[in-house]
Order: sequence, then structure tokens, then C-alpha cells
Amino acid sequence: MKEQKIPKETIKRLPLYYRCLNRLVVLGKDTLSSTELSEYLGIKPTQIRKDLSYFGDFGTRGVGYDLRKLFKEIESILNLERSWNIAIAGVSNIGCAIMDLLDFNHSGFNIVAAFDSDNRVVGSNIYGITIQDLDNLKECTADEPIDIGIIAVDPVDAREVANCLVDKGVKGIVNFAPTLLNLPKEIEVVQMDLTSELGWLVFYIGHR
Amino acid sequence: MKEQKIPKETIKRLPLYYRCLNRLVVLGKDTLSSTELSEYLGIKPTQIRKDLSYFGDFGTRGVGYDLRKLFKEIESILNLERSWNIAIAGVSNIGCAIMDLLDFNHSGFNIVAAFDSDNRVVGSNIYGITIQDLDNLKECTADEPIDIGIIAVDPVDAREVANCLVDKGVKGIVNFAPTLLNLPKEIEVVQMDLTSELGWLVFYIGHR
DNA sequence: AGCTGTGAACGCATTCACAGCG
DNA sequence: CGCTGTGAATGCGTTCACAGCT
Repeated sequence: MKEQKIPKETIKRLPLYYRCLNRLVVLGKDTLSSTELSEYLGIKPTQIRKDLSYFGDFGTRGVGYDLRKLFKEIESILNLERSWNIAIAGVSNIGCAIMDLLDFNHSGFNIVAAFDSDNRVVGSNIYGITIQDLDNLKECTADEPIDIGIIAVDPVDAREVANCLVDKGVKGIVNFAPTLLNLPKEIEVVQMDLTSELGWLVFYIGHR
Repeated sequence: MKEQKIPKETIKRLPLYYRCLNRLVVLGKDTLSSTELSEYLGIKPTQIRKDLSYFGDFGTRGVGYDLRKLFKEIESILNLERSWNIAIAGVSNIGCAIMDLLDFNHSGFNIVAAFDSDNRVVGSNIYGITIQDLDNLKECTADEPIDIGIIAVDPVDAREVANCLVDKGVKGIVNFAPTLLNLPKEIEVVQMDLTSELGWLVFYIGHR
């Protein structure tokens, strides 16, 4: 293992490795070569080996990787040994879908609070979570610290909501609103944006 | 304008420019500098100018860009002058949220068909679309050609559904299932995957 | 022989510095 | 003087070729 700068792209691939390994562990497999993994993921074997090599020498030459061990390694690298608390702002369609998603494949991400501005849903219960008024986001005191905020509110409200979430101590945000958030740079932001993905998709579809 | 290879990353930014310009046009603005645009989007002015320069000389030196004209140019580059027909496979939570999203900001993407395997929803009507049985996907004949498929079904079914969609003539697919699709390489695929985004997010959150 | 680990080469994308024009 | 357009330089990520174990 080297003390190098690790490419962001490498980090983005780790969760793919992680999920695939998880499935294979469940299936009871116990050794895996980079070539094999590459077939499952559509990522070149050399790429996989280089990615892993940033973090250590996990494989054995001539053999491959011990599946379970590699899984544990990646779990530890990604900080997925512990669980993470998530708050969701906005529980109309998308927000609700996310709650379902995270609730269903309980993958170390726990929804601990949910907010909405619509009076009709405030106070109701979705997947065991009582929806709070979005206006209370500033004041509310969570029993547990919130690590990550997910923004699924109207674009015009996204920036303010993001600031509130940061005030409440979140370290990362997933933003489904097509809005630039102006946050301190130590806050990690993931932008998820279907319409803009569709935009570049049709560029390529049209140019053939 | 040059006959060069255009970076994929450039294409991915165009929809961001497009949406921002759209908003500004609505506000009645008429001239825009790259620096100004950069403040809205968090993208460096030189980056914006280089991106645009791949497609032509849209600005005037000393002045900036004619907002409306630039908007039209990008619209044309992205093939957003025409509208695009979309079919959705899977209308439980995520699928439904997508229908709402595209229906709401009617942005040239029309949902023309929707499928689900759940008998309880087949035949029902969501946002004016009658849900068809997913098993009929192969046989069904759409009145209009389908350009893009959105996959929001169970991961284990995703590959088969994708193949059916391609048989029906879609040129591009947005896949919300964490599954590698094995499709002919002329089919453009966008992978959307919240759990894996959360995965790399916590890597960075944990390493501070 | 088979598969991993890695420096070196390559290719792609961003940034810089400045020329070109209004 | 201000802002765009662009070749050249830099930086980042992927691929290659092969050394190193088993």
C-alpha cells in the first residue's frame, strides 16, 4: 500500500465492488479473481486491481482474492461497518420512494427523521417515521445525531433546507433538487438529477 | 468551431447550462457572461467557455453571450427541440416518483407507456397513463415509437426488462436497478444508484 | 501456469495565459 | 478595458507491460 492520492473515481467504484461482493458472499463463494469480478461489473480487471492496490495488498498472486476478507476490507474502507443516520427533507413522491428504498434494503443507512411542508402529511407516519413540519427543522432536536441529509424538496427551497441541515450537523447531503447549494466546502454533496441525465442521454441518442 | 472529439464531461454539463439559461430567459435577462453563469452553477468560467467553444463561437468578445440565442443553440445541440417518448418499467415508489417528476416539469420528455408486474396496479391509471402488465412488454404495440426506457423494477428482473425494451426499439435506458445490463453497445445507458452514491459519500465523511 | 501488484506510458479533461475582437 | 476563444501546459485517471509470488 502506498501513501498516494486516491482518485475520486476509484472511490466511486468501491461501492459497486462492495455490493457485488456482498451478493457473492451470500451465495457462498469464497475465492474471486479480478477477471471474474470484472465480468459481473463491466469494469476492466486491471482497473479493479489498481483500485484495490491503493488500499493494500488484499489478493494472493496466482490465486485471487479471499472473497469474505476482501468484502470486509472494503466495508472498512468505506466506513460501512457502522450505520449512518439520515434525515429526509420532503416526502412527496421522491422522498417517499427513497424512504422505501432505504427501509427495504436495510444497508446501514437508517432514516431517523423526515420533514415536509405539506400540512396534510405532517404528523402522519411513513415506514415508522413521524413526519415533522419542515419549518421545525431548525428548532427540532433529534435524539440521535444526523449524519446525512437528503433533499427532496422544491428547487426554490433546496438551498435554505440545505443550510438548516448543515446547522443541524450533517456532514453530507444528497440533493435531488436541481439547485446549486452554497455550502462550506467540508460538506460533501451528491447531486442526483434525472432531467439532466436525460439531457445528455438524448444528445448521444440523437447523434448516431 | 473545430472538428474535435468532444469530452463526455462537456456533454454532461450542457444540460446544466441549458436549465440555467432557461430560467434566466424566463426572468427576461438578455445578456450573460461566462463569469455570471459560473456563479449560478459553480463551474469555472474558463470551463464554460471551452465547453461552448467545441460547438461554435456563440459569444461576442467584450460583451458576453446573447442569452436567448445561446439557449437555442444548446437546445439544438442536445436535441431538445423535439420531444422524446419514454416508457417506464416498474411503477412502485421510484417509478411513480419519476412519472410525477416528468409530468410536472413537462420538459420535452413524455411518458407514453408504463408497465408493472403487480396485478393490483395493472389497469389502473397514473397521471393519465394506463399501467400495462409487464409480461406484455414484449407483445404490446405502442402507438408511438418509444425512444427511452426507464427501469425501476426489481434488480433481478432488470436485465430481462432491458432486453425487452431494446427489442421494442429504445435507443437509451435509464436504469435505477443496481444491475449491469448487457446490451448492444449502441444503446446508451445511464445508471442511477442512490445506495452506491451514499457509499462513497460516507467514505469522504468518515475520512476527515 | 495463473493471477496480483505497480511503475511507466498514454489519453482525456481542466486550467492557464494570452491573442483576438468589440 | 472587458470578455470570448484557444493552443499549450498541467493534472488526473486508465491502460499497459511486466515483475513478483504461489
